Amino acid sequence: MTIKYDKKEPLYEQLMDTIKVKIKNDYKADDKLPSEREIMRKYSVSRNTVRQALNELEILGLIYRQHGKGTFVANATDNPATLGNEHSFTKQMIALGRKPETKIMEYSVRPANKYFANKLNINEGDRIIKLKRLRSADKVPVMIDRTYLPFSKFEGLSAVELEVKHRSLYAVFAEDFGEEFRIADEALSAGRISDKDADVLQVAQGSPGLMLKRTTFNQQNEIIEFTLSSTRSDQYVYNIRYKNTKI
Amino acid sequence: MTIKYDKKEPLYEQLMDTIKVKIKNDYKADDKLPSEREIMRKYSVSRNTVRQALNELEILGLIYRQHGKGTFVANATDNPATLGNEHSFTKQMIALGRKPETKIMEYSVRPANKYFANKLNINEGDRIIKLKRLRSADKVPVMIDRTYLPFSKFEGLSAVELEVKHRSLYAVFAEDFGEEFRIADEALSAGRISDKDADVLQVAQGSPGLMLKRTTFNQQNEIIEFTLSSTRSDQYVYNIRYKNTKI
DNA sequence: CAGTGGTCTAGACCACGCC
DNA sequence: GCGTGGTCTAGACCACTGC
Repeated sequence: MTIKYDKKEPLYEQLMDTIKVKIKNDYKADDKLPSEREIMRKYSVSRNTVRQALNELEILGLIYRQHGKGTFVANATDNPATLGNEHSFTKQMIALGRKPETKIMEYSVRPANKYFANKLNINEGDRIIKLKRLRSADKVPVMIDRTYLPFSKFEGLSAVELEVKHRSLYAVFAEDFGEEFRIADEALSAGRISDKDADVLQVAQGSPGLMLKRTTFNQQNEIIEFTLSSTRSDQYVYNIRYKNTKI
Repeated sequence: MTIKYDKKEPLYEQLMDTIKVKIKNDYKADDKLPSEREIMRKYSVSRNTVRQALNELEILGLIYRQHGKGTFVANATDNPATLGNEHSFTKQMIALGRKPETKIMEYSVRPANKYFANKLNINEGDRIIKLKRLRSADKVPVMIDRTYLPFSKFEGLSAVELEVKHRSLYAVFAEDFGEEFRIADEALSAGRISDKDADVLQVAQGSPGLMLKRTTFNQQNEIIEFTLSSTRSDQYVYNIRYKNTKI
């Protein structure tokens, strides 16, 4: 693994990726990384570049530093990854060095029953799109998402396109339908994974899971998405970073 | 407002504070800040120092940058969340029309074992304060918090004071010890409530619960708090609102 | 084209932890 | 004392935006 100045990717990003791989394969929690000066010599980059890479890894929660002592591998299961703002499963898994996959299990259009009509603030009987997706990391099933969309806003959305292209749902909303989200409200709780989902997620029946409900609003404050999510608690941790913006 | 190299505070922090004040008093959302090179000349510091200050402000969500255009003031009200979640339990319960209560079950000072020394980024054997609290709503037990603090930073914290006065932990940190939080990282997962906690929370053994880990950093990026929280999933839902600061 | 932020270098000194 | 991460400088070139 070498760092090349081929202009395609910044040096510090290449360095980040290199170190990520090492963290995943060669190191375990609390192992000491080479010092900044060693890394600098090893890859023939300046110390600032090394520090830029390490800063990013620190923000991602993959390493921690101790003044006068060194840089160490963080315990991945304790404090993984990034800020939740993206609510992006994909990004978080990549940050953790795992390979994410999303498989569409169901795609259908149907009339809304009372519950979903209420959730999407439309009339009972109006058409909705249901999208059921299984998310995995390194081939391990992690999460089942059931997403409900008002058909009127996303007519023409095709399952194929979602499957083929590597874009987040939010990217599709914005790029293909001009629906940019303004607010997303999420509610997290713990529960028992349903028997049906437990089979798909390959866990014992009755296992605890992280349950999430999300309602997303567009710029006009209309509801554009309602999602129910069921997650294996041993495979996924939901991270949030609060910042004190007080000046 | 000048930047001095008097060794007390790093230049980039002084610069950060200076810019913060300007953002608060002189600028409004989406105003353009002076360019990095202008700031550099104005305060007689290097561009790297300017960028270090701006990077921090960007992480805090106070500014945003656009390549080729400039640096701008972010919309403060759009920012992720601010307030210490100490409030969230109390506030949320009040909002739901329930009467919240907090009872201190344990208050002790002890040497840190390896796990907590790591979590607080202190040395094994350094003293830590352990605070165990039960939170209830309308006399129904809801949540058990176990909070670990570095004794060196909170020497003199008394359980009595916490019990008597109605202040959040964060208020005590700030008002009595001058420790203002800058970032709080929370990790949420689902799990089974321990048998011991199940008795206190009055649920069946093996019941699922919402588990939370929180690490709080002060303005100097030192860890001031580590908390483990175990919550009855039938009594509490964790709500988050994401706002799109789209630029 | 000029001006902006993004990346990078090769040095330097300081503050901290440990022996 | 020595090695560590933390801060800082004075340059340089690149990539993007807008005129």
